[in-house]
Amino acid sequence: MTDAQPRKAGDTRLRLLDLAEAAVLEKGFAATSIDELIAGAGITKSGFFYHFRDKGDLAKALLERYVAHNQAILADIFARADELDEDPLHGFLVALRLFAETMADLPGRHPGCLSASFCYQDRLFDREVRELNRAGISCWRAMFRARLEAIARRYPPRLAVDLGDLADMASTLVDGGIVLSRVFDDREVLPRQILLYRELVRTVFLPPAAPTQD
Amino acid sequence: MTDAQPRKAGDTRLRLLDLAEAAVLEKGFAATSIDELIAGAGITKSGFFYHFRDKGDLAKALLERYVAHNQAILADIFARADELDEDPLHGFLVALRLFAETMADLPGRHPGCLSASFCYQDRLFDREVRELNRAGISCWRAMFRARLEAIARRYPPRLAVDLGDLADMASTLVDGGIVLSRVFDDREVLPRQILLYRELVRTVFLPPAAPTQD
DNA sequence: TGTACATCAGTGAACGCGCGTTCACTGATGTAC
DNA sequence: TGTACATCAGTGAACGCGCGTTCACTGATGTAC
Repeated sequence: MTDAQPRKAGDTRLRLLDLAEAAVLEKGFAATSIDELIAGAGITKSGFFYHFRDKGDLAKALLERYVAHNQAILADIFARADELDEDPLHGFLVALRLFAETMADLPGRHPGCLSASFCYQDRLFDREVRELNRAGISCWRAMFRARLEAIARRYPPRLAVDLGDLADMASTLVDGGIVLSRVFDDREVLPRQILLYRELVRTVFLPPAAPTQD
Repeated sequence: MTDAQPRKAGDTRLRLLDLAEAAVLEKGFAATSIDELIAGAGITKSGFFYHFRDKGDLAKALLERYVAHNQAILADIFARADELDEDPLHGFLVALRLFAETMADLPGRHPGCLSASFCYQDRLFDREVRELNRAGISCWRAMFRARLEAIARRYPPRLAVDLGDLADMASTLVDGGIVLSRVFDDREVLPRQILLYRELVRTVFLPPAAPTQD
């Protein structure tokens, strides 16, 4: 078959998670069968149940990994931006540009956001999974909010906007932008929305830009 | 049972659609069984297949109704706003306020957006349904864009933002705002995002507000 | 260095239930003449 | 006004397939002594 290279330990479980994530984002969790995952991973059904207690356990593992990964991505972007510019506002603006570029560089259509997918199927999952999803988005919200508050301490806001709402707007634009990117099959939509958000943030904290573009 | 009142013609089909829409938004399309719908509607399985050719036909009917309904809601809000203020910018700002109020007045948690739900399960549907979803969101985009362009003709934009992106942002905020509203079980999130969008639109077209609030 | 045991990463066969779909049929209402 | 036929809105029974799950078992690798 496809396996010229030897299997490494932990490899199969990872492969199952990768296959499941892609399938869930295309068809939803209920329509993703264990059979198709094991076919893709090249093991038998019992092998699947060695790795996961039941299908709900797969859901939990999927979301745990996704949330952790997303947090790492955002933290990494903020860290890289902080290196480039230590001023909180300009660092944030750099981060948003990096973020937009990251989103623009995805191959093909956007894979989707597992949190949004789970949100629209949450009656399938137990309280633990729903709590995990909430906590994951809360974390994003908190990271943006902390940045915005640090900015506001140095640059008094010129518009009367609530910083919590402005922080939520980042998550909101990402989740909504992914939906539009997918529905229109146009990967430009999401990065453009992020850059528009960047424009909004700039306007909130900075006087109207000088005529020089960027 | 629950039926003291007599059945009207077309009643059963409507009931099936209502039950299906609610179930799909809670669990996804694949996990919504025909059995649960007919149990709710009080008919037998064959009765279901009298109304719908197959399950895919239900999906199409569901989305057709949803898209038409959503278009009507938006058109109605714009029409009401136009009555209150014929200036394009102020009419638009009034419309956004009306929209935020409509979203704030929903009972319980937000029911969800069928377009977003379908977008995350689109491999379950045929091309026709996916096209319909695309067309539905395109329509929203076009309605917002037309308004923004009418505004720009009278109020030259003070910020260099693309009006297409600004139009998309409305759809984006709604879809993303619904996700956050649902995940946090906080119906405030979506209306607050809409009002923040309103603030952004105002800033794009109007000089900084006088100190008087609103 | 050899042996005993434990753990890891699975196999293979069977399970029963729920699912979407089909088919022949029906009783009430509407329409043509 | 009566009769024949058509349409509407379903019923009831059966179908087979795919699904998630269980259970006893296995061969390879790791660890204790």
